Amino acid sequence: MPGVATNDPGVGDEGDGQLTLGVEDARRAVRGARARVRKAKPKAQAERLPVARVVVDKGLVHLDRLFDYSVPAKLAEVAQPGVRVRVRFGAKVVDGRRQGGGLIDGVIVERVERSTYGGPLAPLASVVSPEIVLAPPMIELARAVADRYAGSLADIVQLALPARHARAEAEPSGEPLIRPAPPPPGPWTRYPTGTAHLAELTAGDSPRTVWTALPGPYWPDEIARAMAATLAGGRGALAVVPDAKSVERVDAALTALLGRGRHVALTSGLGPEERYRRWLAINRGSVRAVVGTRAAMFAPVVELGLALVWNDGDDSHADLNAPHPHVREVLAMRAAREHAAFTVGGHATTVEAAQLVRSGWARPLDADRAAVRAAAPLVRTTGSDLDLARDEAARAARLPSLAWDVARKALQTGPVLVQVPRRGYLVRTSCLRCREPARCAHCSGPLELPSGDGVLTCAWCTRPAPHWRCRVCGGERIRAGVIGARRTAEELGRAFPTVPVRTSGRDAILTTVPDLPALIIATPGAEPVAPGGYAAALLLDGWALLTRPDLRAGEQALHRWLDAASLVRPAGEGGTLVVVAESTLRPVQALVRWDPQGYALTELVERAELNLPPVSRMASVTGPPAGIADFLAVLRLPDGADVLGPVPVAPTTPRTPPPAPAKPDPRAAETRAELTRALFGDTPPPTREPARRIAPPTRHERVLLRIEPGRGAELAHALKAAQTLRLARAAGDPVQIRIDPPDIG
DNA sequence: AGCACGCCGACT
DNA sequence: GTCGGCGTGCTC
Repeated sequence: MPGVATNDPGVGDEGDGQLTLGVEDARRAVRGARARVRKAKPKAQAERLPVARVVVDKGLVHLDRLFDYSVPAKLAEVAQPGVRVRVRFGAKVVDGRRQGGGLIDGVIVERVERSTYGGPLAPLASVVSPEIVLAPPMIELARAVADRYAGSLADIVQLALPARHARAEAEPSGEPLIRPAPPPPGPWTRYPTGTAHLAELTAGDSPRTVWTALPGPYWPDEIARAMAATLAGGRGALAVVPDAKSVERVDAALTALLGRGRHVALTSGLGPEERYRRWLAINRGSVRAVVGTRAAMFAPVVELGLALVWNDGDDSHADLNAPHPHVREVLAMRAAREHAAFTVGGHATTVEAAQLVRSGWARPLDADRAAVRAAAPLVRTTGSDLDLARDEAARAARLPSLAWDVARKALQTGPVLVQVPRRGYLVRTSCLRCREPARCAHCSGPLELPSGDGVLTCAWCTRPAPHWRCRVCGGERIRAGVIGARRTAEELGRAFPTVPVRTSGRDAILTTVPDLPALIIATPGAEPVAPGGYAAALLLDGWALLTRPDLRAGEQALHRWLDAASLVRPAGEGGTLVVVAESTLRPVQALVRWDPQGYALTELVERAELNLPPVSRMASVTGPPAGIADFLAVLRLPDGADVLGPVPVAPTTPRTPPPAPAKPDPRAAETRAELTRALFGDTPPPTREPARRIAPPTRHERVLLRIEPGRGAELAHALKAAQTLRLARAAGDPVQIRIDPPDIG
């Protein structure tokens, strides 16, 4: 619609002739339009396309239907597809008149000539603003993502749209900037096809690549250059990275390359106003380059030319909210729909990325072996055998002698990174003699060593176990398996008393550390960058990462090691990496050979043989046994799909933690006590348990569904149909559907 | 999910 | 006779 482009705030009648309104005028116009509509009980419908199909963001979102509303003549022009509206929803018709029904938010998906709904249509209550926040291509994407993940359109719309902020919307977003000159290839010259790839992006081609980044600190710059090359060709670019720290680094690289104002960063840390301001600048085409975390995957970059995801194996790329769309999948869908280039990059290669190459959908973008060797540190492996540690201090710090030697030497030339498992201070325990895991005598839960004095405590029932004895061999001495960051820091500090020790973890993340001798203890993902590279890194979490009973344990261990290893100086400059893990394990060998692609490919072949994802498509359904049984009875599974299970699982943690049991109001208790005394004297009445509203911890079951490659859509569709059917009649225990479950054993 | 209609027990 | 329990079904 011509009058309602970008930031023109005109609302309602084009006939007003008020096309250049001030903010206040616009507000008044909106209020006026609303008031008129409400009062006039609009008999006057829009002449053209009088029906608006609306996705409402409340109510029966599970049913995933659009609702038709009549478009009042006053809103005929402004009620375009993609604008936010307010509608009455949930009203009852009592002898021909609507009653009740609250105003809820929605977005117009399309305007049509007539409704397929039999009943009378309610009118749109108002158009919130003329801003087109969800243009038809975005709606189509949302629809496709919802289908892919067996979710509803409303779910995706909610993920894709930031909260509106009126003040931010009233501001102009600035003129689209002149396209920059193509950037020099910089570090991309280290890749045989790097320069050519940038040229393709600038030329308007849309290559799809799986980029295995060389070790070293250059990847933010490489991402920025790929984005700049795309901008130089007149198209927009979007990069999604796992965390705010990475956003900062790419942001800085973009600023160095493009200056300020041509790009924008989207992170969850922004306030609502600033978030919406930046989002609008993108939506209005004022900014064409975007770097952000997960939620930015839906950023409405105008004329998208490149969609890039960095480190697609990182957990944070799977959305926390149902239906849990994954950045890699969404960006791949966007790239295909919007004819944009697509890059999945990282130091590691995921099995999913390897499959994109193997299927021919994408091509590799890597360096040759010589370049890898020139950039990677020397990788050495060692067992965790402490008995071999000659040095008393090393033994105390639980450092294998190799790690000790390497660290001591490296500390003469620079900082040393120590990667430890997450989970702060807790220590898993086992029998020192026979390695049987130490378990609670009461409930068989795992015993842990909390901070400080270290009294063994059960992780499940919290009972202390001061006099533990091994059930198998009768041993009485405990072996601490995984040591958290804080404790490691303490112990290393004692082992290297002259060197400063700093930690970086979940709660306090360091971004950079100076190029000075220091021990930097960090958990995976929280490793600070040393500008000149670490002199050495010790990866102490080998078995913690590898013993997880997860299909992806090996892949994730390799991913974390490679990320840490990429911060170390090249071998030629003395950079050394020590990984404490069994050297025959495949991920360890892949690290030593620096061969993430080979590892991913081997893994992919194996998954294909075992009919495992991502070659086969899987979904899980979780819930109480009765719900699962009922769901399966209702489910019309496509031919050839497998049903695995159901098997019991730990109850799924609700998305929002259940509210703490309401504290009884002391006054109410007092009154009740008084009443009780009055009625029964001093003898308390027989306590009758009030009807328990809180269900006892129900046992949950999970069933896995599997279907052959290429038929994932059928499976998702069938699951959604069953879910919809059950929800529509509100029958039985609810179950949760998850496409591509992340944690299959 | 709300919210209203509906058809059976304890109160004025 | 009415008030109200929450079982069932709809929401443009």
